[in-house]
Amino acid sequence: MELDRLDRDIIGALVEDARATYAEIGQRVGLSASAVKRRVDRLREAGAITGFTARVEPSALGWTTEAYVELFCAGKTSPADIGVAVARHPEVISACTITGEADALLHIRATDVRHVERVIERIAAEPFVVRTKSSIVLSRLIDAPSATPRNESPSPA
Amino acid sequence: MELDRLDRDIIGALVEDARATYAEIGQRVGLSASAVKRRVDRLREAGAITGFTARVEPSALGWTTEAYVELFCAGKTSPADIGVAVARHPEVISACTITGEADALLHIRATDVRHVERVIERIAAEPFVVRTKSSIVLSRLIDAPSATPRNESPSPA
DNA sequence: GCTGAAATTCGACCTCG
DNA sequence: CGAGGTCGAATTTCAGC
Repeated sequence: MELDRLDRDIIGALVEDARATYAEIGQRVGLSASAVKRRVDRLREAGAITGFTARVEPSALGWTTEAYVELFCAGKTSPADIGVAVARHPEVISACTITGEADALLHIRATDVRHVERVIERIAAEPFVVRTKSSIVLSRLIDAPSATPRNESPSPA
Repeated sequence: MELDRLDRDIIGALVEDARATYAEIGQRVGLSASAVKRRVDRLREAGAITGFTARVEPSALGWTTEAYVELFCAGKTSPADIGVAVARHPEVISACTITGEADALLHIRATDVRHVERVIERIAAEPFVVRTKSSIVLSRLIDAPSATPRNESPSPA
């Protein structure tokens, strides 16, 4: 699907404030409220916008500690197997397979360091996990609102 | 600030769908629309909810490649210095200082592998960066909607 | 992009413990 | 006084046109 400048601007506005009214977005991108709504509906339909979510301060909910855990897996473990297994641990908020020595990298949130330790122990107990290597987050420097580069359009230049 | 069950349920509903109406949320948590709005306003005021954002499919916008980059910095580099420097690179969507050998871990999004390479080169050129170690993401297994553990209340047990 | 009907937001006011 | 419910006006959504 092809996204033009207007689509990107609308997405940018919604990433900044998902509860903005169509009129507000329209004013910003130079379109009527109706036109904005039609485009937003189309962008959702097309899967470019997958939903809307609240940004939460994890510490306000008691999640004060985060860590990254590298997983070293047994020879023929499939990414799907890893995915299914780590999905059973709700503290894992993001997981992916990666190049390099480790097979997967997990991002976990916990209530404190002891909780982190227990989660790592539980994950290390998964049959295919050979070894783990973890790093506790000391201070967060950047946390982009979305999974998309900040205020940018793709320009590989 | 103290969050009760109702607050957590409301936050849960908003994390799932930030554009849900107050009436819909109220139905789900057992409150009138007005009561929900009052609590949401209070939660934003208190900073527990920091905003609302659209969830975007990065590939739809052309961001098809992601990578994690470990930064090894010169002896007395402060986290703040790292933060300021990496914030200049829009491809860095998340960054934090961590325990372990590396000093910081960056998550970057790019249009392709060549773009990743260029970004790493630019970051490696920062004066305080001694060395980098990067991993390209092969496949994403989990991507939680929010920075908060999935469908969970903190229960370190 | 405009228009009008339906739905939602949002403040005011009232009630309860 | 804090927290919830109800009501009505203003705003927003949304489906034609």
